[in-house]
Amino acid sequence: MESRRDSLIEAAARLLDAGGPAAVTLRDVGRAAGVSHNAPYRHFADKDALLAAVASRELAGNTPPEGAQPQAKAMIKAYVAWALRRPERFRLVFGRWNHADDTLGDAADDARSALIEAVKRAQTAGDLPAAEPERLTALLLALAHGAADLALSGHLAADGKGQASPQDLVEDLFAYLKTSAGPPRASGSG
Amino acid sequence: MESRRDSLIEAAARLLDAGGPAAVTLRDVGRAAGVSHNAPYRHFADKDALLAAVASRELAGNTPPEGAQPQAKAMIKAYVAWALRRPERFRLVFGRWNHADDTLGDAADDARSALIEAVKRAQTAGDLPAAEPERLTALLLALAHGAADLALSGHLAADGKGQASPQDLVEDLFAYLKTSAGPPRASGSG
DNA sequence: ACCTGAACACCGTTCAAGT
DNA sequence: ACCTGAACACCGTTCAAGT
Repeated sequence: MESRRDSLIEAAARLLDAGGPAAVTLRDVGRAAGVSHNAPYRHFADKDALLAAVASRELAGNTPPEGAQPQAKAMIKAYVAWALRRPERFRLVFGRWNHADDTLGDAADDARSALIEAVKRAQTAGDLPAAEPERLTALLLALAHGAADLALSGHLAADGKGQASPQDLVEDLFAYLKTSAGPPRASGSG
Repeated sequence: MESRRDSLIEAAARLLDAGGPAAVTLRDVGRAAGVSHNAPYRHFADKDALLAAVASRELAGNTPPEGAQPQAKAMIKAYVAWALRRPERFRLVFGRWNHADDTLGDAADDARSALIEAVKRAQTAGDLPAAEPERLTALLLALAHGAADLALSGHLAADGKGQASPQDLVEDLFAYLKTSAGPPRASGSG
């Protein structure tokens, strides 16, 4: 059963997808949910808290179910596919957050933990080098995030022939890593 | 000599740095430049055009001078350092742009071209694998961009010990690439 | 406990008018 | 050619009041 709170979140997400953050006004959110423009204040402290709830729901929806053991590469590619498919939600999740919303932080931690476990399995299988799992995960995530974000803003490559897609770059990185001798011990960690 | 147009751009950049995009109001821009709140309309079509001018100036300021031959790794690290030092300008440059401003696109092309040339030199020197330069450049840029953006939003790694900095990840990638046998020919390009 | 309508301060933009 | 002050529509937020 969908609570009023849920329907407000859903209305905000739809408006976000359709017209970007500028289109998410409390007046339109209220209208879409069949309430007045300030009814949302009974469920969220302010507009930012409503958007944080949209972001949390999105992150949680993308975290694999407990017990699942997806491949690291498949997870990274799913991350990129999500960013390209839902650009406004992707940008919202990684946007500016004043109230450090715990729900959002926890959802992000869960997603990252699942990815780290998948990276460890890939290392055991010999598909990824035997580096620190957290740090190698950060490398993979950074490439996927950057490729997706640059593609969305049109800055990944010049217009024209033979552009590499974000998914191509993910493939490239995994290929490079598989045949690499690994990072030097000398590099710092802070 | 600073034109009024320049002083409006400068005022907008300062307000952006100090308080994020929400702090860049035409009223405050005008006040900082000593004019009324709608004087900017004599120099820019609208607020978006003013912000585009701020972004263009920022991109142009980061492009190495004609004839310089900086190292690819140094350019990538400078890119990351810029993002961490001027987060609001970094986010502005890669944000949403409705009017496809030609000035902005051209500045971005110049910056990318300089990086591609540096990547070619590194390939010749044997520091980077002999892949397609444009595609390898996209890989490096995507990692740098993603590492910086995730660090800024606090999503690069969980809080706690031994976090890798964005600069560490750049070092890691260059190290992996140097010892790699290169990407397989089989991977697609679109 | 949840909702509404009026009101407030603020913002981007337009416009008539000035030099 | 450039600037100003008033005005308009819009938005987030608050508040008194209702059930």
